[in-house]
Amino acid sequence: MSVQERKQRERAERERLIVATARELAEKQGWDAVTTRRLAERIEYSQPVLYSHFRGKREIIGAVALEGATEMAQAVRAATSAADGPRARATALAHAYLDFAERNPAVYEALFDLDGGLAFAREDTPAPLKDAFAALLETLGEVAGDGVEPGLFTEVFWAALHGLATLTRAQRLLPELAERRVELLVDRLAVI
Amino acid sequence: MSVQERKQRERAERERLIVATARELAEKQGWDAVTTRRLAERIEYSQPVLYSHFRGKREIIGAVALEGATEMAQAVRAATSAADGPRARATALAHAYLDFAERNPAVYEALFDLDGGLAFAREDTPAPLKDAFAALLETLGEVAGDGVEPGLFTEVFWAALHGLATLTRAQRLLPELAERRVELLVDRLAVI
DNA sequence: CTCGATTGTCTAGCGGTGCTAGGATCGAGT
DNA sequence: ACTCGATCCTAGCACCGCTAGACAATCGAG
Repeated sequence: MSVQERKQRERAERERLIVATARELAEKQGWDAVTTRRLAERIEYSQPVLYSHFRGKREIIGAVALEGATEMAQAVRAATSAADGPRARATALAHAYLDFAERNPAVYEALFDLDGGLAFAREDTPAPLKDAFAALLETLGEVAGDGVEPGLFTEVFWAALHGLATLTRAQRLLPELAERRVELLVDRLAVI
Repeated sequence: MSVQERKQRERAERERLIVATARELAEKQGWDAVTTRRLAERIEYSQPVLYSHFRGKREIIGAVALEGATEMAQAVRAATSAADGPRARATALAHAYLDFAERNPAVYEALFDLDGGLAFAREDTPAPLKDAFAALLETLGEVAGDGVEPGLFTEVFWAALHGLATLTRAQRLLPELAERRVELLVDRLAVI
């Protein structure tokens, strides 16, 4: 069985390579530059090999998105756990979120803008996505205010962050107001 | 000169036809279905004719976006002018914005998600875009609160609406909470 | 040890994309 | 009536996502 195991290992390794290469290429040159041909060339295999790992390009984007969701949840938890008090945690969360989006624009795009074929807000939502939302909820639930469901509040806060992230990336907001936008958002939305 | 004038008129008419057809096709079958070939076939001209009006597909998307911006500003102004009091106006604005996004998903996508090659938040921003932002500002400036610049407040409120619009369209939020999200947003962000 | 079956990978190609060069056609002005 | 510029189309380029089918390597059975 050892031979088979080795093959499986190598196969899994190659799959990681595909996802990592797609991500790297997307971050460096944008998702438009991530073509199956280029991707195949980078991993030094022929095009059809990609299709033995993924159904198609969408699924590769989806894999990058899932990876991103895990990292994002991590980033958010790390930032919030280092802050004292609900309000500081909410601020830290907002910054961590926007920082992640700014530092990993292609991953963020894969997660929320491009259709990676992922389900959201449903039972069959992949675990990493659920967990990323959970990471937001852990901190934001504290500042939802009386009589407001944490889930509802988190959706609204998240939507606001998402709006800021995408409009900022698309250069539709004034750059110099970035910090004050976050302050205002947390000030108004979070209770205490 | 009458012949030339007629030709110019016909040319302008054909340009409107291109934009209208692109928009219609995008709303019915999504932007992916808007290919230069299909578009050319619909307007009953050959492909290269498109390029005598626009530099490329991006510019056609941009034209649809500009048209959308004008309509959106109109929709927002109509809704807000029919409401009594700052708070009701803010609520009406939010609903009008989200309604527009929901009813014209392809146009909304052209405006903010797809790159139509348009400049935002700069001097060379096209007038319709500036005006659409102005339409938001007129109403939202009233509820920015003391010491908060109307422009800053509008950016934040707008970002929140944009987040809700895009995450809703992408089915990343619970549909049954839609109304309460708007209520919560206006309640918290708007000052009286 | 041999030989068929299975697995893995590649080459080649299909139908589509955005975009453009170059030739045909048409009509306005002399 | 003829020229010549404007207008439009055919044909084609390079690229896209994706796949069929050939080929080689590897495995298991006799």
